[in-house]
Amino acid sequence: MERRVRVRFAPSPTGALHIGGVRTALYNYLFARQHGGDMLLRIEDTDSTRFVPGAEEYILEALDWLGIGIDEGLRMRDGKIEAVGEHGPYRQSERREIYHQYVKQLLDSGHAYIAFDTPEELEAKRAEIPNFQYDARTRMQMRNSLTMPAEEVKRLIDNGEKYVVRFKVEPNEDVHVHDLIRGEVVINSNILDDKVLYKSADDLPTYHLANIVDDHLMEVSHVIRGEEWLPSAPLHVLLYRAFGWQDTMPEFAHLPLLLKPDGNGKLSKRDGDRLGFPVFPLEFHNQKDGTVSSGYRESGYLPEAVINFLALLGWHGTGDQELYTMEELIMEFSLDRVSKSGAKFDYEKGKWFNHQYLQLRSNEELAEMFLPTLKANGIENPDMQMVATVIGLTKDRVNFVPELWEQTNFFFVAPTEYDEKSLKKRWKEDSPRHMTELLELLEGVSSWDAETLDGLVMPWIEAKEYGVGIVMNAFRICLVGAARGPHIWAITDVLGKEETIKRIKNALLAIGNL
RNA sequence: GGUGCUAUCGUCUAGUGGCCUAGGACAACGGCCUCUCACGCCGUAAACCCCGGUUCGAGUCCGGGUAGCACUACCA
Repeated sequence: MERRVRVRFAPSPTGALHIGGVRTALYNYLFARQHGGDMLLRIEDTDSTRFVPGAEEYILEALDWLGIGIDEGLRMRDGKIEAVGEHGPYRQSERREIYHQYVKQLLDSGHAYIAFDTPEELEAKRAEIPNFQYDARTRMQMRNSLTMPAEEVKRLIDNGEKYVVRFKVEPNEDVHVHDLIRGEVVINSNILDDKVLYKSADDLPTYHLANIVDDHLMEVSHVIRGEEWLPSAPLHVLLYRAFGWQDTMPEFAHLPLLLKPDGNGKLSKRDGDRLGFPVFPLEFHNQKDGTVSSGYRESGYLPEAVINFLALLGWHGTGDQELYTMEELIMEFSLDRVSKSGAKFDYEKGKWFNHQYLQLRSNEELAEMFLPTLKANGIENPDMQMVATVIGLTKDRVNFVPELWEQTNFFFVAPTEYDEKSLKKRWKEDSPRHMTELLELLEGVSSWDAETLDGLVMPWIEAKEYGVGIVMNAFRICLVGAARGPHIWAITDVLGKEETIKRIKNALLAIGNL
């Protein structure tokens, strides 16, 4: 019988969700949807010291923005967090009682033991012995339930002495991990240490224990996570075995890492700051350390562009196709087409994706998104019809919505300065005279549309033998303030007769004598 | 140091023994279009980490190097 596909994304609320984490969530989501399975979200908050307020909300909001839907566990709905499903609670900090039971099971079956060594003692040990590892070779020299009488152990616990529960790794065994992306990985148990599974100090398990117990209880069929987990996968296999759950152990797939664009190493928040691009989906205000991190959303990225970009960082379809909708990704995605090697984060390509998706949005939609930028530049309550029109004229030359301002500002504000380079190249000795004549011509026109104007101005230029380029470029400088922008009749169309004439007069006053 | 993973243009990648004179995309460069700047279109340059082996034939399989990365916590 085929097992129902159930995958999970299990972030820690220790800060903003890293873009690599977003990709992991995406691949999980695609895999679940493709197989008609469930996508779960669980919060792994077993490290109380690293908890950052707001991080959980941030993670859920980011996934919601990107359209990565959650079927079970925690999710964001209309700005509110909700929990759905029968396997809750979905925050590990709320599952203490559950873990107690499983810690006891391991203790009773002899797969785990209690250790009293303090962090300070362990630190001293590591300083004293190079490459010290708490394992089969050293555990009998330490302060634990293996080396102390049972009454002594009980007395210490009753006294409130802090302790941890460690997993007892049997030495010298080749542990096989089957990875859906990398194939068979074999690691000898000798290099594994007796991992801490539970700490009495905060009455919480560590990742390794909580992860295995929850994945089992939540009936997770596939664990798709970052490559940094590959070295501890054998430990997890051993844990499943110790619990007697090897028959329902999930399949593993370890994803390649996202690397920094220059040099080597994992992509970090610092790289984003250094190179000037976001590494987080949404802007994040860290309440713990007061830092603010920029986000893709606030930088003008469209969620579908981020999804497409991320999907292709480590995965590639069978053909040359690069533009995929979420639906297409769900159809095409497969773990055996995921790369094995890390992918350098190519921000430039991300821009290109955004450009592609920006062109697909309607002018009206983009106009709404452009409003904040307009407001920031002092344009309040603009004519939305006009905004949509100028966006239609210029959107093919930008990658991001905010960049629209540089392309359209002259539609909203008449030029007060004239670009020096443009003047040097396009404003000729005869230009003031040409513009004066053009002014007269335009003032007399009765119908103000592109066809009429073109039919009037072009023959005039030809008759006078002024040269189309000479006149039109000077005209453009009057209207725009520089030698750039859309077709000139498109500009006059938006500006209207009155404004066009006003701008020519202004230009004549400002640069007529150059 | 130990263990593991990985290795094709600057970058993301296609490639599963002959279709490879190594394909596509981003970026770069050149041209076309044109009243300008862009967009777009066309084109140019650009790679199989090294050494062996297997084979009639290797980017593709095997071995060994080398390099990069990850892990090596009472973090996840």
